Amino acid sequence: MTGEARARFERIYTLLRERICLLDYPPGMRLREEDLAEEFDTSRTPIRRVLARLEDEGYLRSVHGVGTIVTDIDIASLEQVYRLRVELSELIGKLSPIEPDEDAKRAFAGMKTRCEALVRTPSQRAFAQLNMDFFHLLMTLTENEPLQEFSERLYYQTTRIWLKRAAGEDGTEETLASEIGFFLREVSDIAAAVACGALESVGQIRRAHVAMSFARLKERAGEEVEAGPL
Amino acid sequence: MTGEARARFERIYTLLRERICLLDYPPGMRLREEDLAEEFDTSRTPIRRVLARLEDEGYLRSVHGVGTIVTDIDIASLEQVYRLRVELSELIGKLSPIEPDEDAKRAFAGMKTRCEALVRTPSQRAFAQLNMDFFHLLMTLTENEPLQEFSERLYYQTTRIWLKRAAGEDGTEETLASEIGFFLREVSDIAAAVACGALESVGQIRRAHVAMSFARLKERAGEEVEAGPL
DNA sequence: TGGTGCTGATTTGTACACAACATCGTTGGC
DNA sequence: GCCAACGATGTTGTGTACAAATCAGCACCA
Repeated sequence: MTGEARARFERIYTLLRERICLLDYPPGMRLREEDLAEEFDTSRTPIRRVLARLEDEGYLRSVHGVGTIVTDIDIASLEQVYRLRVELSELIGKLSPIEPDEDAKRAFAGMKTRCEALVRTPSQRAFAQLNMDFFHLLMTLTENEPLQEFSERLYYQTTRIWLKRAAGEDGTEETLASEIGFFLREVSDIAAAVACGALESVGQIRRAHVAMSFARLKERAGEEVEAGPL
Repeated sequence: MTGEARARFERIYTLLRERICLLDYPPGMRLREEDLAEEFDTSRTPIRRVLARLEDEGYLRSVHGVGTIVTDIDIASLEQVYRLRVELSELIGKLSPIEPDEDAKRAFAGMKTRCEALVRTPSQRAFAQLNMDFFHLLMTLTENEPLQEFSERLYYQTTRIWLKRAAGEDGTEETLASEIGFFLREVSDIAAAVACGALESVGQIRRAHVAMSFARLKERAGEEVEAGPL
């Protein structure tokens, strides 16, 4: 696969993955190859190429005669993914870190501004988008491509589940506001570390926040078990 | 994809990946979809599904009108992959380690025996196979699936290149014997650590050996640049 | 002699028809 | 009324023909 075909593949792949992460395609949703083929004005074949990759990476599961379903993750698997993600987070500052230039520093400052605006007018959707943009900005701090790739995998797998439980339909408006507050602190801390070029600190701060984020998620899940109907 | 289709997919995928890692398909080799289809008694379609995954994971590169070529890796990319691999190696003992039972301990002891036999009658092929088996045995020490998956990716990507340069046609018989010697020490050390259930030590020993292995690789590459025809 | 364009062969990428399979409603027997 | 078998419908998996792209060889000309 090369040239134009490759470009189209990447375009569709990135778009579908984003839809999954932002919960436009929530866990359990059924996709139809033919619908996607029509949307992207092609046949099923190239679509199936994309879906195959998304399935290999664990976002989807195709079942013969039924459809391709967006996966959900049980809390046990999520814990495994999170533990690894915590470890990898720290490596941003240790493996081939890129000294941030003025543009990069401005970009982090801009993130903080967006986040402050979000605190004033909370929105689940805007939060999800900001969270994702911030992640991608973080990734520009290392030039270690395998680390980038694996971090992306872990990010997309965990964040969509986290988003669903912490700030989605399951959660209240208070939990959304609370999570945005925590996120503002993370962005502020990291922006400050970037501003003085302390990339190792960036990794450590990120690591701490990812770990805390998961701890809150588990705590909330525990409450549900106690109070919930299930 | 499910049931029988899934099983066939996994079978072909695993086999082809092993061929790539063991250098049956050396870097630069061109594969033909139709040949593979014939070998596995099916059409191009399921084969393409496998090749797509191998391409996504970086082992192959399909070029329209040319063929699918086994990839090579430049020393710079290899360095990035190795750095990450060094970090992940240590995590075996830290993320959901599984306390080895008697069978597991025997398996590690058996590896040591095989390795000692290999010292007496060196063989590039047998070394490659043993190295791979040992890796898979190591992976049984953690139940963290994402860690297993990522470790596998990094292992297969680096080992085939390492094997080619350190013990393949490029290397002399002395380097092969030397590498087998180093490997015996690694296997011995790790088997000892496993025997007393010190999984954290297993990770640290492994980390050290992976790092040293890459250091030797780079040193040898440096010599080539000085002495070689290129 | 060297270079340039063409043509045929080869190989991957795409489209489409059909097979395999799962689901659900219906119908018949009891 | 209930349950089981069956068929209709919808969806993914497979096979195959064809399109698109690359490359090597060769003829042809300056």
